[in-house]
Amino acid sequence: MTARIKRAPLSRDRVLESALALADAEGLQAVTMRRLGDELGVEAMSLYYHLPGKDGLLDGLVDTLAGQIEYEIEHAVASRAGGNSDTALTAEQDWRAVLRRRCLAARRVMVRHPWGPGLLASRKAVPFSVYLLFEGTLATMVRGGLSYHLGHQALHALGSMVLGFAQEIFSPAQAAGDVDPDAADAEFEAVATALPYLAAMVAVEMHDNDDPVLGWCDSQTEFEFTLDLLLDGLERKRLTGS
Amino acid sequence: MTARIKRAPLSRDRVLESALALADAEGLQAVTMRRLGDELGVEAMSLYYHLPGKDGLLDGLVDTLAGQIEYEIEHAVASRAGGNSDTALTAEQDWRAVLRRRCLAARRVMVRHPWGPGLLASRKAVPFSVYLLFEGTLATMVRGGLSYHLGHQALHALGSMVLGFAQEIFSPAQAAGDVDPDAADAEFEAVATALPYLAAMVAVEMHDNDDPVLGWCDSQTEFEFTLDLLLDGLERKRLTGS
DNA sequence: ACCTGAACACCGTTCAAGT
DNA sequence: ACCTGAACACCGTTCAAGT
Repeated sequence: MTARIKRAPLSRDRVLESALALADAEGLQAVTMRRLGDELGVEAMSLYYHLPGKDGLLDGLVDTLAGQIEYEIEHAVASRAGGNSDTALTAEQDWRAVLRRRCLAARRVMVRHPWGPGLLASRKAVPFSVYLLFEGTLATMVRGGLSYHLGHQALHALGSMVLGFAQEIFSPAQAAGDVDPDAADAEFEAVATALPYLAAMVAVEMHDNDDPVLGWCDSQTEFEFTLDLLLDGLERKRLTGS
Repeated sequence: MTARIKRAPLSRDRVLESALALADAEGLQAVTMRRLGDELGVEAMSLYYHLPGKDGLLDGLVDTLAGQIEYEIEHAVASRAGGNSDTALTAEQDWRAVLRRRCLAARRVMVRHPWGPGLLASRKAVPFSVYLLFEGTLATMVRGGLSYHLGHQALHALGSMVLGFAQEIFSPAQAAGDVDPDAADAEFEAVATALPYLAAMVAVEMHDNDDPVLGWCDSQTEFEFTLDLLLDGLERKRLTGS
């Protein structure tokens, strides 16, 4: 018997890890099934045993990024005040500081992996791991005293800033590619349990919306909202002479 | 002689037109040299006679979008006040209204061609046609009384909103792929003539910048600027109970 | 259970050749 | 001047086959 070098056996995690490293090193367009196989000393076709194909791989990468953001949020040191984060300040008392920390955490991950926004934009559906981030952000705002309506708009504004893209959020049916409306309902219920704040927001916004021209999530409204928020802010800065 | 159907001869414009229609109909990923050839009744290789390759095609598409935005800005009817646009209001007097019109015009084009932001994000360099749009926006702000510094930050904020992406703007050397620094200087000068406000902004910002850690265009600063603008605006809305 | 080889239907691009 | 055919080096994916 020839003594062969026994590589560590392949696994979903090992493939994702390698894909992440490859994307960091050479960009997302270098992440190719064949190239990834090379990197792992394996034929491209072997990857299909561990992952459901290229789209599955990319979704896995998104989940990895979302996980890193979650980790950063947890372990973030308040960059401004400089005090330790175990003070009595809670989300209720200072939602702005919490939100700021969340956004900066997300941004840190995106800066570390500059292909992140592009990857996000390429996914047809918002992966669940990203919905979890939205949920946390919305929870922060609602507990801080913002209405669901305002929270919804803010979600668009901050999301498009942090992720570098703006698209219709939270249309679970489209996301799952369901055809059967019953299946969509069942799924919605399951999702709603995991994402109570987002579910409440959908309920409120759908109720308020009397003219569902572009769907309940009329992003033209969100766009103008953010635009005016920025223009008003700029005018204020102009008056103080920045 | 068999009577052949003589198709209209190919041209850069006809190819771009067809590419735009194809992207609208089936998405950007359907825009393929071979597919585009089919659409035009021609072999894929023929396209290379009229365009310098796929990247050239995509750059051409960006220019087309930029042109549409320019047209929309020119022909926009003020959507809010409802009055005609031939009033005495000039940029100097109401920079916010002008800026609003510009952003909404750009957005209308992006909504018409939803693959626009993705296409923009895919380009390694910001095409000149897009710089022209930035120039007009910056000019509006500076003439309206904003400092170049504030205008710079606003360009990032509005650009990332409208185009759905955030990246380092205005690094002409990288954009042109130059290696020779003399060539870069010459090009800079040529560009500066066409884009006086952007050129002035670069001059001001470079002078002010004493710690060029991340290049003069430190987008972390821009990010936090926009973030705080939004957070402050949200807090104000919260207090008035939206 | 895990991986491979051959095959299929696609890409962008080159280059010599046709008219 | 304008277009084509053949060829090259790539894609993702399937599926039967190996160990």
